[in-house]
Amino acid sequence: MKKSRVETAETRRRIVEVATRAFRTNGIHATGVAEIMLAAGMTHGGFYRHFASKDQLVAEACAAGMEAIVDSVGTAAEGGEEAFLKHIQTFLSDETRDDCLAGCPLVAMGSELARADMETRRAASQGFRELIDIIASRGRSSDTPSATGDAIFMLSTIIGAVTMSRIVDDPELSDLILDETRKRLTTLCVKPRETSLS
Amino acid sequence: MKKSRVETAETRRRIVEVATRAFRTNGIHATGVAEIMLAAGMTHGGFYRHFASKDQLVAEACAAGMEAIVDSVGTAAEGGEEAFLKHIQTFLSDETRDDCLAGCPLVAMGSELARADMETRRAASQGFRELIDIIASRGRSSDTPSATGDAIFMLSTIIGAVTMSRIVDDPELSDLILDETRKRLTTLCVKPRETSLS
DNA sequence: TGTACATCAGTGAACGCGCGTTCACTGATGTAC
DNA sequence: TGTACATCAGTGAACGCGCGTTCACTGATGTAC
Repeated sequence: MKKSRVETAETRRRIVEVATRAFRTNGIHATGVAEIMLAAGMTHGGFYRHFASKDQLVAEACAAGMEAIVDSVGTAAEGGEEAFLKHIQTFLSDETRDDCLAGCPLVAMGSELARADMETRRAASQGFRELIDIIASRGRSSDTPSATGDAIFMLSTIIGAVTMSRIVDDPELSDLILDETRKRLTTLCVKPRETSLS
Repeated sequence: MKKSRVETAETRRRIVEVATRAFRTNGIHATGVAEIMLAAGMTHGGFYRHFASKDQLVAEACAAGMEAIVDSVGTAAEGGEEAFLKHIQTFLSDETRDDCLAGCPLVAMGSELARADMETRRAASQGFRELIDIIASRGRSSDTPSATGDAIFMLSTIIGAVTMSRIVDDPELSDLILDETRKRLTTLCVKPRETSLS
């Protein structure tokens, strides 16, 4: 049952896509190769025609997940400061919190990524670096020396806040975490520009 | 080989202590019951004399880990604002980042905690709530209405920053994450007080 | 206080199960002539 | 363009392994008299 080159490429792409969602939803350790292959519409045996190991798939899925979020943030940033701020606020919404498919691999698999192999961490780092660059150099001329630091601070805060909002068992506290973070991040984004003009 | 009540209690305590460290170091899923019992100096069979399931141990280990960090932050906060700030900065240091035994369960097992059972999430939430209270009501009279929000913001940022500093493969970027976060958090802590006085 | 006995902490073998990975096999695809 | 054959994507059984959990057994501890 050999498949054509096009079909083979499509299958591989589908496995990575399914894996990206599965790892993000259930975590890396808790998701099995067979489970992913089943969700991709195949049996587990064929997996190793496409990947050398589960770790390789983890790395590619992480890269794919980061690419998706980098693209979405990049597009938002191109739409100007207002669109960017809106996007950030969406990310800190209860919808994003409750949708385990949504959001960033850095949030969904954070503590597992810290222990992942080098290829996976490299993929996560690369995506993180791209996010920093997009945020630091957004708008036209905001490439101040502290822009990178601001971007890192902003990203760290979002990642920590969404992670905590997902851990906390009390829905009220969970909402509060998102609300307060949204509020303060917005202030931080808007204030410096006003200050630098005055 | 029945043990005395004192010995039994001591054994149980030791299992939780070992587990707290093991889960924090290697993650929840990646740490086995047998591994923990071996590290506690026993064989795995005796585990179920003390706990109904691995999940129960996870919850207790999470509670113990949170209690430890709550105590350390509480003590620092009692020492005044300077001691508190120093403690926060220690937490955002490269030593803490590189020491997988150090630090907070919320950082070390963040994404796994979000998917943990209710007892475990309850323990994590309880600890988080206590941290918020300590930070919000530190010093004498800083119980402003926004103090809780400030505390949440601060904690989210720290958790996100340390998590990211552990994921990132480039040591320079990892240091930068900690440095920039430390700098901005300190400013946030000091500034409002000066402002409110002026 | 001393004795007889029930309790139960810890041992180590075993349970079923799912994991990541391998492999002989299949048949359609791609290639060489 | 047609034919013969090598390739290889996907199947499904099997590999060894470690997981969480159970259990018969042990012997020291705690208890009842």
